[in-house]
Amino acid sequence: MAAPAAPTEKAESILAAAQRAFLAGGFGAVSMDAIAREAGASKATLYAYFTSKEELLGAVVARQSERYAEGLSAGELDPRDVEASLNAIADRFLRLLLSPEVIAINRIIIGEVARFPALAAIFWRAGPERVRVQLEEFCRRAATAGTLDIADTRLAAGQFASLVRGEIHLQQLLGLGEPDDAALRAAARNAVATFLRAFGTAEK
Amino acid sequence: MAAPAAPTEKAESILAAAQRAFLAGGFGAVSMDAIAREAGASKATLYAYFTSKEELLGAVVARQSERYAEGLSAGELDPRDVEASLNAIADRFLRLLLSPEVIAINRIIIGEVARFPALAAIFWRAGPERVRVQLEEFCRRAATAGTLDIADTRLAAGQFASLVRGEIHLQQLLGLGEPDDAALRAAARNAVATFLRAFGTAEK
DNA sequence: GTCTATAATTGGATAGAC
DNA sequence: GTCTATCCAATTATAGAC
Repeated sequence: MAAPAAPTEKAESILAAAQRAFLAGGFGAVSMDAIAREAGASKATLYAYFTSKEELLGAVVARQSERYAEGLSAGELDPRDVEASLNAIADRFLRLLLSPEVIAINRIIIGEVARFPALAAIFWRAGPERVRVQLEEFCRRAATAGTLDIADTRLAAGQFASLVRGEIHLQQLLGLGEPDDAALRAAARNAVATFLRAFGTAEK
Repeated sequence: MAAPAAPTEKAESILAAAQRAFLAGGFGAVSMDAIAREAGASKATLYAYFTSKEELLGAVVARQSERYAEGLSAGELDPRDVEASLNAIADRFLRLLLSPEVIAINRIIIGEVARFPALAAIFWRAGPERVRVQLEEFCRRAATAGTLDIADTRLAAGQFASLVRGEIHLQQLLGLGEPDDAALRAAARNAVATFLRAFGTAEK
């Protein structure tokens, strides 16, 4: 069972190079020449693994989407300590949302949606949709525990996400300003405070 | 004082054609040939008015941004009838935000921000920033009238905008699903309801 | 001022040697 | 499997006639 020299090695380096290039420059502005150079391979090799530039983008989006919601679980949070739990969720969520990789992949998908509508669906299901499920699950548990007064958990989860995203997400998509860590945490806390004003209960 | 044949006429038709083409297909996918054809002019004429494709995009974005917040004034709304006023604002705002032209221009700017960072700033100031000012002004008046319990009007205005934008805005940017008019109004009312749970007062 | 025709460059994709 | 060298189509931009 001696492992054969991994044939995935070159493919991996190509994919990694494509990822760096696309995330840094977008789809249209990056040439296959540039990707090949960055990967330390020739264009011919590149085309041996991926039949077109479009397919290469698809592979990058799929992989990046997969990693999106990876580190975001709300399962272990205690619904009885709502404020602390919501703050923790908001922090993680916002940090993820504003990370350079996620912003970059968002930009590409939004910018190329006219040419590649399928990418958006892949991204949505792997990313935002999973996040919403996590949030909704937490809202349901908190509602049961009596610490949140929520009738429609799906709606509330969406509104929580929107409050956390705030203006800062769109600003980052537009490349306006650099968010420091303090601003990020402040935004998260403001979102939680307003959410609690709307849905909090006397239970503390 | 016989007026000379308006020299702006051709420029206008070129700009209009470029606008249609860019909004429909994005920046990279549209060629100068296509724009010239659509404008009923030759490429040479086109380059006589705009020195490059980039400059043409800049002109389109500037014009489109100008029209963004045009029909959105909250000045005439009565802060004493908060719910009705907020519903009216939310309706207008969401309708604007989800209009095909605004979605399209958003996509282009976001997708090309790596190449043209200046466009984003133009857009932001002419669009979202003006909207925020209108919202904040209304919040301030309602706070004075005692119909909203708001300490930080700037923050509250941003949160209102975020609630209204909701998930539906990002979904539209990603080209997922078609929002009918009923869904739009429902989204607006849900946003207002939550905002009022957070900031409403006993005053009705 | 506007057009036709063309230059000049780029970039996606491939053939063929090793 | 990988590389070098090349093809071909498309695109931006311009020169020169009318």
